[in-house]
Amino acid sequence: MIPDGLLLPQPSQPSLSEVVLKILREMISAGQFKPGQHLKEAELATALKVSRGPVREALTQLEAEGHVELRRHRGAFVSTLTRVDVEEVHTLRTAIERLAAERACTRMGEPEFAAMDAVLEKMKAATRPVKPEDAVRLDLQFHDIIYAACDHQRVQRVWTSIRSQVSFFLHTRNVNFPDFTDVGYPEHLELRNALSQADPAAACAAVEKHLSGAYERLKKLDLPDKPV
Amino acid sequence: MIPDGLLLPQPSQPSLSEVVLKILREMISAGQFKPGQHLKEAELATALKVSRGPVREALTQLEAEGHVELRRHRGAFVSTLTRVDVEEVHTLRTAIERLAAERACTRMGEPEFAAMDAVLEKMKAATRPVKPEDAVRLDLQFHDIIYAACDHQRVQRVWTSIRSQVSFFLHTRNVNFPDFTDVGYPEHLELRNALSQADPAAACAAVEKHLSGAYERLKKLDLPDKPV
DNA sequence: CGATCGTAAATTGTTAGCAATTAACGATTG
DNA sequence: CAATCGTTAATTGCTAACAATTTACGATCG
Repeated sequence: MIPDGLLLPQPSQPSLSEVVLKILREMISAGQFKPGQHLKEAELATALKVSRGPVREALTQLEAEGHVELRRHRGAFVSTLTRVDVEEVHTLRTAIERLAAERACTRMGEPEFAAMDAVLEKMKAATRPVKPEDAVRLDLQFHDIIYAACDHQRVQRVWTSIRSQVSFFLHTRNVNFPDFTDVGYPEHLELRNALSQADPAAACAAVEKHLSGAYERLKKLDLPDKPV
Repeated sequence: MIPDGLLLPQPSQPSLSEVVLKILREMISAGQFKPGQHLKEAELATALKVSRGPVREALTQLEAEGHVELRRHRGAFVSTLTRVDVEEVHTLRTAIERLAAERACTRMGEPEFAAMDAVLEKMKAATRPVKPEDAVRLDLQFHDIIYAACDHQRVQRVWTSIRSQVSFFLHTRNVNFPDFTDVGYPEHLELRNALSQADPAAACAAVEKHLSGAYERLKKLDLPDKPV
C-alpha cells in the first residue's frame, strides 16, 4: 500500500494544449495582443514550438472563455470587450455567485474559513499602494474559495469560463483607480462574515451587495461602445 | 445591390466537426450509447467516414455539454447522469433562467409573444397522448424564446451547454410519467402571462415557480446514485 | 499459489502535409 | 474613372502517419 497522497498529486503532466492555453490566456489578459488582432495558428505554433493542433484546441477553448472570436475559415480574432460585455459578465456572475454562496455557506467548514482568513489577512497586510496584479489575484482567490466550497461542477465550470474576463476587468480598473487598498479588505470581510452565518438568504444578499458595489466602480471605466 | 436576404441565409456550409457533433449529441440523447461506454475516436471516425480530427473536436464540445467525460490518455466515456446531476442542472438553470426572464420580459415585443403563442397553441392542440419527443421539443422551444429574447450572449451560451441535458431529463421523465398533456400547457401559459407584465420581479418569481414544479416531477425518476 | 514486474497491444496526443475556402489585388470593361 | 470579375496568395479545415502513454496480460519469483 502506498502512503496516501505521496505520488498522487502528480496531475499527470499537462498536455500541450493546456500549456498553450495558459500562455495565450495570460498574454491576452495582460493585453499583449491588441483587440481585434488576428491570431494566426501557424504563427503561434512556430512561436511556441508546437504544431497547429494544440494551438487550435487552445483557441477553441479561448473562444468559450470569450477571449477570442472564431470566424469560419478566417481564424481567431481577439475580442474587444465593450461595456455590454462588462454588463453581461456582471449579471451572469451575480446569477451564479448567488447560487454558489447559497450552497457554500452551509458547506464551508473550518479549513475553508481558514483559507479565506488567510487571503483576508494578505489583503489587510498588503503594502500600499497595492500592485494591481496582486489586488486582482487576492480578489479572485477569495471568490475561488466560494466556488470551490459550493460543490457544484457546472457552476464551477461557468465561473472558469468568465473568470479571466473578470480578471481582465478588475485589472483594468485597478490600474485606473487604485483604491482596492481601501475597499478591498472591508468589503470582503463583510462577505466572509455573512457566509459564516450559514444562512443562504443572508449569503445571497451579501453577494448581491458586494458585486453591485464592484460593478458600480467598474462602470467608471470608459470602454469601447461597439466592436469595431 | 443585392435584394436584402437573397443569398444571405446561407450559413456557410457547416464544418465536419459540427456535423459529427450533431450526430453524436443526438445519438447520446437518444440513448444509443450506454452510460459509461468508451467512445473511441478511431471507431467513430471510420464509422462516420471522417478522420479523427473532427471527431476529437466534437468530443471536446460534448464534454463541455456534459455528455461525455474526457480522461487524459484514456478517451471519452459517456456520462452516467445521477441525481446529483439533475440537481446541478436544475439549480444552474434556475439561476440563469431567472436572469434571462428578468431581461426578456422588458425586451419581448409582438413577434416574440406571437412565437410563444404559436408554441402554446401547439401544446394545447397536441393529440393525446403526446409523444415524449414532441413534448420535449415544444417545452424547449418555449424556453428558447426566452433565452433568445434576453439578449445576453453569455447566458445563451450557458443555456446551450445544459440544454441537451435538460432535454435528456425531460425525455426520460415524459417516457415514465406521460402527464405533460395535463401540466404542459397551463404551466407555460402562466409563465407567458407573467412575462407579458414586463415586470422583472414578477417574471423572476414565475420562472422560479415554473421550474421548481418541473423539478419536483423530475425527482420522481429513479436515477443512479453514484457513477459506477 | 499469490503478488509483482516486465512486456505488448490498444488508444490517445502530436506532428506534418494536402485540400478547400476566403479575401485581397489587379486587369478589364462600361 | 468607378465598378466588376478573374486570379493569386494566405489561412484555415482536414487527413494520415508517428510518438507517447496507459492498461492488460503473462511470466517470474517469493
